[in-house]
Amino acid sequence: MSVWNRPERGARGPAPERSRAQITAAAVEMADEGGLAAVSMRQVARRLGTGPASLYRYVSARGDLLDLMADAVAGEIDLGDPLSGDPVEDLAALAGRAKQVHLRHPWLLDLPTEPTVGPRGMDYLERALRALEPTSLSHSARLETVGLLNGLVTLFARTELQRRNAPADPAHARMSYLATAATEERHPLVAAALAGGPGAGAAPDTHTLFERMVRRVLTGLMENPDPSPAADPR
Amino acid sequence: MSVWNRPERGARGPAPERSRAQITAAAVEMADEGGLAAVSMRQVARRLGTGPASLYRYVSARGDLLDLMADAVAGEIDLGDPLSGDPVEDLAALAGRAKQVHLRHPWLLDLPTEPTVGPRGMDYLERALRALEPTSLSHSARLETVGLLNGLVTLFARTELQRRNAPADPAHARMSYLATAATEERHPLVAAALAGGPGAGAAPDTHTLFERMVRRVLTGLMENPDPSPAADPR
DNA sequence: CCAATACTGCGATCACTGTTCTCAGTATTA
DNA sequence: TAATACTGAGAACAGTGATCGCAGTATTGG
Repeated sequence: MSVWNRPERGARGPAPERSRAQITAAAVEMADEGGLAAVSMRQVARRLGTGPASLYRYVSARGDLLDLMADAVAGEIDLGDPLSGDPVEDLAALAGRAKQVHLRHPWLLDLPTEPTVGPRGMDYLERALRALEPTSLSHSARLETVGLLNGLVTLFARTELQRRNAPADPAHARMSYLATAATEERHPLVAAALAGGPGAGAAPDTHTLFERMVRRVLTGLMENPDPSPAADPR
Repeated sequence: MSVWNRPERGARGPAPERSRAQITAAAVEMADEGGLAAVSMRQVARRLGTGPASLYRYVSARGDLLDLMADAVAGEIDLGDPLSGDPVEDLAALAGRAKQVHLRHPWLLDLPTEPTVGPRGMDYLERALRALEPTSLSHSARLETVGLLNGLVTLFARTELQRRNAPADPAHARMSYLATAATEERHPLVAAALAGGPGAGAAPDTHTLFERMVRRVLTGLMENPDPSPAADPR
């Protein structure tokens, strides 16, 4: 049972002093400022001027709050403009906007588990499925397609973010300095790639790459609707 | 400064009773059994018959331990067989084996941050770059390619795992029962997809889909080495 | 109209987390 | 042999998510 099933409040008793939306907004603000780690029950409560225990009147666990946050920012994706009718183009545009949201709220990538789909997420999903209507894909294949699309969104959002956060250093500073130096014989290609790396060859615009890959993957999924289902003996 | 720079032990003083490898092995076991959450300093220490504080002689923080774990299982990827010379085929095969490791150690997907590349990870990277040698890609483009490939691995590993963990229910049980029921008018396509969902249309083998998508993405990256860099006026 | 009911806010508290301090004990080096 | 640099680990700290129980309050059924 997710947050979305539980009623926001009962009918009897005093009116709650706060609302889920209010708490969620505060939590999103805090996450935008200090990352997901800044969203602890205590800190959220403090910002709202109350105690940690009170939050559990609105939310049954921290995970619920994270679900609320994810759905809240999913609502930032613009679903207003009309569809063109070309599934690939429409989905690519949708994915682009979804990626923007991820760039605006980097903590989305740090969520411990894929968030449960809430009302805003349903709107998004409905839109994606509507874009896929002209295709001949099966129902399950359409869901998988959206899943894959979302995966690409998070993938590229992640690389764009870590490139942004490390504008100077080689984007691959993760490999320890010493390790590279110590193993140049065992790993000549890694050494070469790091040496000639980020300076040489203007880094291809990730967003362009994103659009290209999304279109390529989507067309790939359309052409070949299903691997012959009867071909699998076991 | 990552774990890989810090020396495992100093020259003086008594011999350590344990080793990084030993601790790492224990941690991997525990993660395989109980997920990443089961890998707390206290629990790892308990399994090793010591106190939490002692572990900090081998590791400067929990993150170090996670890095060690990731690199340890990266060592499970078989890099022994010869390359064919076809970059797409060689990388596809490599990605397939990497995905197997992710299926064997699902906690890899839960790592809070992309692990720093250790010695085993370097071997893997070197192999991937060697497979890319026949191409005309720039150094940076090659690194991006490997990154994208790894992204696809985690992406498909994730979907395969959550399909495995929910064999019966609609794989999309995340959307709350009530929410779907309550909004069938606002979301007709979602309702339809969930209704006709998992039963109808034999679910396409995810691994086959994986191999197809990997090849497609890779060939896409080869053909079009770089978007004309001078074409961007700003 | 009034008691029963079902709710809200929240202080106190529990179990647990990662991490550091400190200090006794031990092997290596000068 | 003395100085040095290390190891193991108990105790403790700050912070975490979550629960319990109680005082207070609005709604409801009779």
